[in-house]
Amino acid sequence: MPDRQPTLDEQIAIYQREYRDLDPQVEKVVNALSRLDRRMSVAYGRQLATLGLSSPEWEVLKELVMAGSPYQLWPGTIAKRLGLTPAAMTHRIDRMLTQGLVTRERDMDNRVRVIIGLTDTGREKWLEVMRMASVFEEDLLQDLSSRERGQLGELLTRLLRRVEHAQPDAGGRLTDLD
Amino acid sequence: MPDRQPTLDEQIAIYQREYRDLDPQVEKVVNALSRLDRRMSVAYGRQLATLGLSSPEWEVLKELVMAGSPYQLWPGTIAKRLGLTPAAMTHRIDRMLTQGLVTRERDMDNRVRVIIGLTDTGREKWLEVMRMASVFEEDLLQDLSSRERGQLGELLTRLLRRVEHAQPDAGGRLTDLD
DNA sequence: TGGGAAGACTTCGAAGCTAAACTTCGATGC
DNA sequence: GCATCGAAGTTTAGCTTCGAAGTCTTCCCA
Repeated sequence: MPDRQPTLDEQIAIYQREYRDLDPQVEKVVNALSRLDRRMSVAYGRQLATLGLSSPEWEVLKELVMAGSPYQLWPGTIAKRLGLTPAAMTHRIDRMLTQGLVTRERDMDNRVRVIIGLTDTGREKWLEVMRMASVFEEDLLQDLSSRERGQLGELLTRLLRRVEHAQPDAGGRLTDLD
Repeated sequence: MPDRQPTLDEQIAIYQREYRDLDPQVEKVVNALSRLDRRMSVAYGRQLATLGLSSPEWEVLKELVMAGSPYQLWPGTIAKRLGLTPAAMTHRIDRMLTQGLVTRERDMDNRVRVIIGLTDTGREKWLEVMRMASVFEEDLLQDLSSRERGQLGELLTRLLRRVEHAQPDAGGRLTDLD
């Protein structure tokens, strides 16, 4: 009973014994993806913690910056993009308000709505995280040439296009686009 | 204030305006990775739910199958691989015991230890998930030729090697291997 | 043989989420 | 005009999952 985690190739070899019809090529891509994301999440989580941020807070910060100047979004919009219920969004904003990362005010054009805005503190926090993360990211990709980085980005983008543009049907299938 | 999520390229363009020193190539790879994993997690989560499984349970199931026959591991080992405390592991095992997915017994060679084993029910569950997931995975990769799938797998494996073999130092840097 | 030390469990509490009911506001129909 | 419906957000209650601290059992070694 070894304490060492099986390598990706070992994992797939075992999986194939357990499930004959498995496509090893597909499985390798998918499992490499999730393994990578797990490691990245751990690394980011550690860095965020040193800056006093949690992952949920970081997600909201990203969405607001991504919205571009003047860094404003409706709570419902953020909730939809992050896959949360409106209630969960309310709670997150509550927490971030006490830290001065965001502001919350009524939308005067439609007073049912609320506008979440990024404070200067929040924007500064985003920058700090990005600066810290870029060091890790460069380390992560250090073995790939510029040409390979481009290839990888292009291949991943094609997968992303498939999964972001084609919402699954009732059976969970990803149908053709356009 | 549009409701549509920015595309990956839009996101990176905005990030570059906010943070001049950003490497767009690196950022594209990293963000595509995390976007992809998020989508995959949602898809898997939905499928798991239809089979009455939660993600934490699925993680444990995978580790046990990955261990190979006779599908036995110590709780501490699973905890380490999943990045959990022993206490959290105890809770997970408790839940899975009531569903008949795993067994828990004392290790007679060292009676401080405990052995977690996979039941036939648990193994059958694993198979059901794999069968269901492979449909989604094939859909996800349908736009890539076999050659491209191989390239992608190889590039991801090289990233993985960097992050799995080189535990970060105190400053979080990924140093050279070997 | 008498401490450690290690491994797992128990208890308690916190974080973060969802579901459902509620409030407030705008739109629509008669 | 007035009433009703729907949309957006909040509140409340409860659930899931995890971690921290303490406990118990067992092994190991001086």
